[in-house]
Amino acid sequence: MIWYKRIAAELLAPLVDKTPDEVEAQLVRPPQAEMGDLGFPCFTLAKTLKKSPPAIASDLVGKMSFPDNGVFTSARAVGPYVNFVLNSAYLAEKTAGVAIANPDAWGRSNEGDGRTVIVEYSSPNIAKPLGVHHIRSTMLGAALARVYEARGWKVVPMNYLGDWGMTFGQLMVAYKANEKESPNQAVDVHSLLKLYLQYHADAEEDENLADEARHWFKLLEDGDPEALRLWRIFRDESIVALKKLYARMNVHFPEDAFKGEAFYLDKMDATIERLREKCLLKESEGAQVVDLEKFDMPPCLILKKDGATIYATRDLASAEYRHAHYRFDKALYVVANQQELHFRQVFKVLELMGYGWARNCEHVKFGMLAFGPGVFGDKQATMATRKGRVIFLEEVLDRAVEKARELIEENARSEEVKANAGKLAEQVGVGAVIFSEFCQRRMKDVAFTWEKALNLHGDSGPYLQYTHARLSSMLRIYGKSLPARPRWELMTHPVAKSLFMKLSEYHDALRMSEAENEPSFLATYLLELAAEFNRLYTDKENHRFISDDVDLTAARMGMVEALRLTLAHGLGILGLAAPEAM
RNA sequence: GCGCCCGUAGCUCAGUUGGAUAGAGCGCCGGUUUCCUAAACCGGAGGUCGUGAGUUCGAAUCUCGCCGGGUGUACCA
Repeated sequence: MIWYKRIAAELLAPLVDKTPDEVEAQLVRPPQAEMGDLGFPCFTLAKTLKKSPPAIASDLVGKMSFPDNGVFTSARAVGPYVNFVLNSAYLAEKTAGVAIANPDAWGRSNEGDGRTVIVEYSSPNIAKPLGVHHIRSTMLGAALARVYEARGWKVVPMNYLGDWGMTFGQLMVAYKANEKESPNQAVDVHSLLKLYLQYHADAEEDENLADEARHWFKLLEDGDPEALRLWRIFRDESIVALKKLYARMNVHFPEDAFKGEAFYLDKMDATIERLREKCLLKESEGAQVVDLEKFDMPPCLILKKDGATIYATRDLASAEYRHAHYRFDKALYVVANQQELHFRQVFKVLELMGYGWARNCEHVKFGMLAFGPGVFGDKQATMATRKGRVIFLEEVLDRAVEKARELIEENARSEEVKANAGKLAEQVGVGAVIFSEFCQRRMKDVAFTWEKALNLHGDSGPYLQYTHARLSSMLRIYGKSLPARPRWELMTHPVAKSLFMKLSEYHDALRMSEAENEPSFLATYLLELAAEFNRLYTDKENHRFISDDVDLTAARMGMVEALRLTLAHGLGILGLAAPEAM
């Protein structure tokens, strides 16, 4: 919560016979700065006090006094509201002052108290390149991991790769078919995709291939050396490509985070045994299930009628494994909406198994990505790899970088920027793509369009980066170190005060992002912060940052540095670079 | 049928633990650069907040019904 809200609440509470918590919950920000900085609505008091809200507001104002140099300078009744006016200098010191005095602590909190959170995210099916849609889980999860980290949690990232299944049998069939002609096929994600497409094309004509694929998958399951060898190659090459792409997006999984389906294969027997011991398994239509009728859900399938396991079985085993190894206090599954029922079932079964920690498991779901009009035809289109309706993430990144590069070459005003054009284009282009993921609440379905993905203007990643570059540039021009005690009281521009208020909300934006698992809150906050600064910055008739007034300039530079720190920190959490010049 | 999600400006979305005249970006129209970055900024046009009721001093926000769209509904994940 925001500290000055608390102080106002404590001031008012005894006067209105309520607890500070109750009062705090009611405080609002007035719609216009001229009305005041923090408002308390008096409507609810009207009944008990038998007076009109405006009269109550006036009475309350009369009962309060404000010391010099305190948090608030005054309060006044504006209609039915008691509106507090913040002491601008005090506010500045508590926000910008705190930020520049200890930059490393800005944006950090120990509210997580060292608790452990597992964040499962990205989790692609391997053996083909990442598609654009993978950006959702990947960026959401990576940002959440960083939010939790900044909030004082110990974060364990997990990438639950789809690295097992019939697909590998199919790939082996295609690989073997090619082996006669080219014995030493090079394998990478793109050739794997070709094998996948080749198999499905061939299987259309030759119905024996399906049996062959099943055969190869069976060999793999039985530990056949050749099948295992191929599987390892396919998997290793996939991970190499993944890591390369992740690195471009500032996503870094530690080596032991890549625990895919294959990792849990040998752990499922024990899970099934525990289910049996607890008498949760029951036969139904030849399969083994956990009945969830009492909870208004279809049964959770554990063993298919052919005795094979299924994804619920693996998710149960992985949850058990993770709790045993990491003793997590919270486990986040950043997985698409569609799997809502699946996770509800799995969490319920964990609960029925007697695991109290089941309620600390949370499905962080998100809406689906489809292709908007103009991408594949003039209507919305869903993904379909086999029909060629895919866009690879790498291509999106490359096109964005190319577009950024063109813009840089048009605009570059210094040799330094020109010399750095390559690196900068990468930061800006990739930043634009990443940021587009945070432009809406995660539950919204997204229609991919090139226009949106490549947006370098307006509410976008590059807008924030540009603002950061402006701030950095100003500090370079100023060229002096910042004062230990800036004279904040010299800054009287009304926008400056509202910027300090905005800065005071930064920790709250992070707190809310954590509480709701919603990084878009942070993105929205950063856009508002940057917009407010740009408004002040471009008000050149009334405001210049660097002037002959040494003290005033120093104070302004203090604010500039605080803004820069906030943008840099926030961009970092979202996974964007914060260039010093562009 | 039932579950979950979404419905706010022409388009894409903020605003949702109820508060003062509903905001931004894109697009459209018109402006701002001898000046610390015009990837920016300012102004204008543009809204029955899907819809009907209810709760409340007060509803885009809460409750219920309805409409539209998405998605899921045991042997794929």
